[in-house]
Amino acid sequence: MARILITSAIPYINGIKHLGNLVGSQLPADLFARYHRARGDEVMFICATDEHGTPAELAAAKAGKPIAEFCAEMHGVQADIADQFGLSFDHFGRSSSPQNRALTQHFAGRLADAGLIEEVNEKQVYSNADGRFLPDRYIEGTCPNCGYDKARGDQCENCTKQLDPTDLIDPRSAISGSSDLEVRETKHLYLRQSKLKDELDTWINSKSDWPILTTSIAKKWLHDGDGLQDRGITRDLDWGVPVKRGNADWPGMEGKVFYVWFDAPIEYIAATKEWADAKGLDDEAWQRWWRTDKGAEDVRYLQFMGKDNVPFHTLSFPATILGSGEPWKLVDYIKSFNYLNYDGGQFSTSQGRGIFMDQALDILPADYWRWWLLSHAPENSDSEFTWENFQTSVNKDLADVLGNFVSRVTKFCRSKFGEVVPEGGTYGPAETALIDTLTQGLKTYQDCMDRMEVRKASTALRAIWVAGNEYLQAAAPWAVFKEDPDTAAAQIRLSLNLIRFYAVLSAPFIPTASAKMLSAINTLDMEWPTDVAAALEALPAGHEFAVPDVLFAKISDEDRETWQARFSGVRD
RNA sequence: GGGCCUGUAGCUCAAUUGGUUAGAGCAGAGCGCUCAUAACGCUUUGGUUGGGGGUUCAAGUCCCUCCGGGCCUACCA
Repeated sequence: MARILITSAIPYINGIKHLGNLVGSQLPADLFARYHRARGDEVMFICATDEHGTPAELAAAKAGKPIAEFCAEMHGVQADIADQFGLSFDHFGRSSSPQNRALTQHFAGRLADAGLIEEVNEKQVYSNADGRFLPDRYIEGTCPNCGYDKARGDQCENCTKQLDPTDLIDPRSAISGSSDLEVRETKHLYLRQSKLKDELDTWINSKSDWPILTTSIAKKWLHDGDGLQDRGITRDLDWGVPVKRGNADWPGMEGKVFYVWFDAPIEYIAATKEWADAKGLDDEAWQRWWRTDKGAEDVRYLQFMGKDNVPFHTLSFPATILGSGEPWKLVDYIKSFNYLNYDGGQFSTSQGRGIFMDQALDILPADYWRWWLLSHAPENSDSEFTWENFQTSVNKDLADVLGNFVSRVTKFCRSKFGEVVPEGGTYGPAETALIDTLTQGLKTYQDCMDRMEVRKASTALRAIWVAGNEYLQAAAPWAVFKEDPDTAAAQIRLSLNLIRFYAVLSAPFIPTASAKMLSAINTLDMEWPTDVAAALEALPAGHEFAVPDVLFAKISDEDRETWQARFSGVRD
């Protein structure tokens, strides 16, 4: 039994996530967590909310709430929606947890002891009206290059020129609009990633099986220009992990917090401790997942994230771990995703464009979304959501191919034999051929999943569903029944067993529908098949079942048009 | 500007890493079936693989060049 540690990039706290966020991290992570559990592996699936940083403070201010209260509420909202989407986290933590505070401070202390922290005096723009330092992109002004009057302090969106905030003409706060800005000196800690460059380079180069998207981004950062740059890991903010060197105060750093990107990945570890603490377990329980000196040597660690997260997971976080000099578990495989676009443009949290997780669930059950998103996951390039494509895929794949199969088998059985697995008859060449087809199909499906090819896995799964319809059409029990009811009984007995087989294999993609199928055929047997012939005898003659309701209702043209119109604008 | 990804049937994507006649799903056409959510099955139309050049016995795949789309570029996260 393998041990699999899975982390999803942790969603930011400032609002409900859209489907693009979901498909890039939490949903594929859940797919593999469910798959590995089904295969009998021991799985630890960790996610959390990412709660620190300037946008969180601003979102709380906008909501008129204290930041701690805002985060607690939003964490609850996100946890609830994740649950409704069937995201099967073993723990959904918070980066603001005491566990993460302690661990982040611990890592900083270790890095400082190793000579990997540098104190740097630098100049930052301070807004008197806002009472805070402003990150570069929160400063607006006129671009000195092209004259665009809404250029940001990091870059002009109009002419794409990279800028320094002090380059801007008539600079003002993007938060309040105030031009009462001044440049102040402030001291910050830098992580000396450059000293670990060669070690990171060797490590990345050893990962020849990672997605190109992952390694190419890492290599770019490692080798671009002067190579990997040192990175500031503290900020002048109120809300965050206070800067400490282990348990000790850090002279000169009073009132400052660690940068959100320093503490966020550490939360993967801290959230596992949160899990152990919540269950009343001791440190050994979480350390066996994370400490290679305490049992994590045989753990396979998989990370899931959108491409914007890749530099932090391939370089900064590994630098933190390697630099600590302690035997923490490094990631074994990073599955990264491109972006999902919405109907000709980008999903946008800040602009409220696209479909958000709560809205999606208002319209349709989670499985509809899970299936479409996973079968169209942006693995090789950015992909696009359109309502027409969504309607077609869901109606054909889920309603017609899978749902209708369950329906035709159970209803035919009820009308001819009653709601019970019929007895009699024997299997012939058609049944043997089907078992061969399914055996091959199962192997293909597992191979895709083991290689973490999400789209191909969905195609392979669909092919397995199709095989059932092909068999039924060829066997034609409705015709056979008239002359040879025993043979028809054997055909339907096999077909009813196929429903269980499909439920088991499909559960990672569509867990709710899978549970309904199992419930209808009245079994708790979810054992992953190793021998297809044996798996298709799990339900014996005489086993009672109940014809289920329609598994997947079709999306009508009217529905589609209504939703298309409803989601054409921006979220209020 | 630099880097990376991408361009294959009307649409969404494959192609065992250079190897037979480029394949699936959807959409279209025809036939079959009547158990089923007007569902299912079979057959079939559809391609100068973005353009051009090169390497090779052999190129969708490698090289050069041009064109289109996208992403990243280190203080948003």
